[in-house]
Amino acid sequence: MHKPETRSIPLTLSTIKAACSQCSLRELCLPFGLSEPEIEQLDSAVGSRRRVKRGQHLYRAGDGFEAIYAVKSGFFKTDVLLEDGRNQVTGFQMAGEILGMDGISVETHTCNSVALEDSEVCVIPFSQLEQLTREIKSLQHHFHKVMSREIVRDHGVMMLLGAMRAEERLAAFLLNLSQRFIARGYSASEFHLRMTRDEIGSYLGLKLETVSRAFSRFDELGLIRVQQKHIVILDNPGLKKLLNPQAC
Amino acid sequence: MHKPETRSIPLTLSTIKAACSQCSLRELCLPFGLSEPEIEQLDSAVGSRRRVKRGQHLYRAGDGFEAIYAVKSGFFKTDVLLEDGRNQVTGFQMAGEILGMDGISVETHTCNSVALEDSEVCVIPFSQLEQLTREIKSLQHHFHKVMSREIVRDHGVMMLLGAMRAEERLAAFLLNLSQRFIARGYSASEFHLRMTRDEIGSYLGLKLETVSRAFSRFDELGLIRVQQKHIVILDNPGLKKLLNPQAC
DNA sequence: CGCGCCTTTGAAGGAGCTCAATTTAGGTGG
DNA sequence: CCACCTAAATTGAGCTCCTTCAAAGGCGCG
Repeated sequence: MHKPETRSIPLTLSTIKAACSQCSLRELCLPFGLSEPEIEQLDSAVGSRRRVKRGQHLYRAGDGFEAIYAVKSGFFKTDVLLEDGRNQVTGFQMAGEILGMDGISVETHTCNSVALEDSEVCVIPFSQLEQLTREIKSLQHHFHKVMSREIVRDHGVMMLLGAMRAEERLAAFLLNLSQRFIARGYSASEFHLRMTRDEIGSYLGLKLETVSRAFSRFDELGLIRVQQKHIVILDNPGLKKLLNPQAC
Repeated sequence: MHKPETRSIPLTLSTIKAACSQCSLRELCLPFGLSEPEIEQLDSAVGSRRRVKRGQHLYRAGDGFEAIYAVKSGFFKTDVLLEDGRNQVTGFQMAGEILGMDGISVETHTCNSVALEDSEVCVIPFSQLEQLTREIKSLQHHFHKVMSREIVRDHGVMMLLGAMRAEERLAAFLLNLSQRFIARGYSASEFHLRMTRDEIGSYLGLKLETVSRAFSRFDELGLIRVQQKHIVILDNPGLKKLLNPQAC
């Protein structure tokens, strides 16, 4: 359908060694809660890895569904397009997170997944994963949790989009990013945004100018320091108060 | 936590006979694609049924998660609440649809499920379902499809909320309802709304007055006929054109 | 039959959008 | 290494769509 934008890395001893059992992300990813021998079983199902360069697609809406992906390194966005060109970013994914579950329902991907920086993913052929989850109860349960977590996350985005004002949405977005960076051992208070104002705006249901103005306002209020894509969170409780004025 | 608002129906011969194998909704619901003997296995997992009266909760955010539910008859909404009282309706569920998958991720429900009319659900204890999906490959695959479909549906709602104007949202909502009624053998063009303008508004990220005005506008344009909760769709292609002006 | 809830409709206000100009950063090639 | 070039970000001004506030009408339930 499209010429391959990524290349597979053959399974050599060194890449096998770097699969789930040796992966620093395993507690964030699919192997969570598995025993050592179970993780080794999972290793065998994780077929290969794939590098995706910045700007390239991991998959596109309409592509046949064969595998889900675990982000090994890098950063992705997923989006859906309307016929008239409007698009909606449905999520941003970072290391340890799972991509591609939208494709299971009709065996075709329904959204696009694009790398926002040079990235690497673990390819998990879905039929093999289903086989394995029939054998390993804890893996089955954890996989169900991962899918359910995606549903719960989506409900949170609906709340953002349906019930919050612009500055609340941006505050929630920043706090969410911060939380996820903490879980990965990065600084909670200082990070580099991988996405543009336009992409943030699409995700939050706002125009890029509105996002930019909200950033500037937070800067003026002393809640954060903004320099283009570089963000420093100065007043975490202040951001939370913005979200929920009377509590805190 | 809360006093039980619903009562279980004991498993008698007659209720067993009315389980999946005899259910008219089976092709819309969990048994989809299963063979007769497999459906009978599923029957045994579906523990009981529960009646939920209009206005009562099937479950609440914070309740422990034990089962998912298949809507046997009636109509539900799910919503999430913010601390300050704002709420977001995350979906409306009708016969054959599955409720409760939000609870899998943290073993606690994260949203509320409320009956919008007197309803009945099949209670499917989740541990038993997981057991069964380890044994029946086709059931496992279909259950994964059901969860994935929920994710895809959520992406559609994000598109609504993030990228569409008020009238486009309402048109998409009506067309979606119409499609789902068709699948259930009801009229595609004439139906009774089970939810209030306020609930539609919450779902679509609009105020109830805006929903009401959009309904009146569609009526003036001859696209639909509205009388309170009674809706007749007069011009289905016209509604589609509203959604996607240049196509159609 | 009456009360409360839901819906409809109007008028005014505001949050976020559109359009436009300027600044800044990052990548490229001389 | 610097000048150039393009994409991204910032900021302003006016406008629009949706909200808010308000009042009246209709339906259904007890």
